[in-house]
Amino acid sequence: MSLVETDDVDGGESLSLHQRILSDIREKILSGAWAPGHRIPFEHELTAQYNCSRMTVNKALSQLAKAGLIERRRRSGSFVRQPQSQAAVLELHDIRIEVEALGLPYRYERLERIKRRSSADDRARLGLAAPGPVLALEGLHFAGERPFALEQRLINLSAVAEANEEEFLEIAPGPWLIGRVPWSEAEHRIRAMAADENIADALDIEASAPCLVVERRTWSAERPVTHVRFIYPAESHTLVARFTPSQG
Amino acid sequence: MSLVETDDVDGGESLSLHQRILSDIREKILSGAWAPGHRIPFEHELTAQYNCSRMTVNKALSQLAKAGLIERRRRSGSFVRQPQSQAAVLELHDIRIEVEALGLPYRYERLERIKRRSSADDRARLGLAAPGPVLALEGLHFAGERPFALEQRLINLSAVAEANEEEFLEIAPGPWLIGRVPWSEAEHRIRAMAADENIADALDIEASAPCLVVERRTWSAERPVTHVRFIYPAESHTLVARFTPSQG
DNA sequence: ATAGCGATTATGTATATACATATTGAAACG
DNA sequence: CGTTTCAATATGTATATACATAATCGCTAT
Repeated sequence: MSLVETDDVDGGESLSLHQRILSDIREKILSGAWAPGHRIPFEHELTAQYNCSRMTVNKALSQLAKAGLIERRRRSGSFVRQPQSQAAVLELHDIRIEVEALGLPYRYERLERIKRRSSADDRARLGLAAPGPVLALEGLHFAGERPFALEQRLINLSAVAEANEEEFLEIAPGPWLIGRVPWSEAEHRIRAMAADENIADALDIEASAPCLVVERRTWSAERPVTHVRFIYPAESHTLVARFTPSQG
Repeated sequence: MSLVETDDVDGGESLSLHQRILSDIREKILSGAWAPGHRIPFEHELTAQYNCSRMTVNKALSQLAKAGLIERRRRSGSFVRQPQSQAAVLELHDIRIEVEALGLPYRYERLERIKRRSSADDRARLGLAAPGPVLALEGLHFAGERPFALEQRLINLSAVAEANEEEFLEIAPGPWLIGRVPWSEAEHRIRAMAADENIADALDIEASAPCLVVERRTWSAERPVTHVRFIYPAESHTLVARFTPSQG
């Protein structure tokens, strides 16, 4: 059995050799030809089949292992892993981008700005241990004349002191923070919720109408930076997440 | 300027050299010390600083490039990339797992099973061009005595003929399909929705109560396999997505 | 039988080397 | 002055080699 005809005329694509090896094997796995648990040919066998050095084969297999498609065991060989937990990639764009993608004019409007010493609730939202100053912001993102999303944000002023100098009247805190604060970690929670009186009022929808809520907590170098809650009327927003098997 | 004291006593962790180079540089980027646009030392400079071969440095930089943290340009060098589009990883577990994680007994119950020639709506859901046989399933996932999620599923029988032999009375189609059909691509849509009469009835909630809807379309080798819609009462489910800068 | 030990084997990491390729900057030329 | 050409340079890929490390097989001694 041979993986490829190594004497083949080039099929047209110009992949490097280790990339071709990688995608050949990935194809075998994703197509089901090599079921989970199947032992992949040893490096020295692939070396012979592709007529290349072990380093080249190793590069391909190492990448497959890092991508989680295979598992490598010393002395035993490499094996196709059990179907991985389905992990999809969720792209979270700036709201301005989302709105402009709809061909509508975008506008941000501040509703509220309060500086205060963190309440217990604030600390819970931010994941803060000790009390300290925070900035609580509320604002509306518009798509044309219609409210598109309500934003409720907390900024940890101990981590981002400059935020205190900013009014955030017409520029949204999100874009402001990006670039100013390098963030190293983020956690998102997505759920559905009925609009309460205040939310319905701000978004100009009926009370108890369904909303999509996206909350994000952000850390920079282990320190909580911000917690934000985006509330979308159900009609106005759908999140899209894709799974594509790792390209190595 | 030196990145590390190469004569340092080992800090305790046993990283390989290229991994240490990688994480040193990643740290510089994530901490903000090297801002977007900053030119990373050339390979030959790092080679000198770490007293290692170019291949070792190259391995680290290549991985950073693949992870999207840096951009490499021939003849010019490697540069820190502009803050990437925020991409979070959404783990989508089997519902049984979700329920059992809550410490509740899990049960699946079929509500409906219809084999039919695909309607226009079916084809739209599956992304099918031509008509053909499909299996429409509806079922309930229970956590203890309470309905946890309603599942509405379409299976493309042209792609998964064996599904026609299965009744799906007590085993959910999700786990059944996994392992039987290798899937190569999936797309998820997440939104909020008000429960209509039928949904409210099935889930034992009030009509027009908010629900979280997760839809998934799955392909195997370019062919549509299944479309599924999970409908969760707002209280019962929160999706969690994490961003952690690629570990290379 | 079985516990321990050493040889074997596959992967993991690193080196020195070589040549390909894209891009830039400067020299040569019209 | 603008354009072409060419050499320099940094990255991209691949090789042959070497030794480290972990796991397994089979032999030996108890």
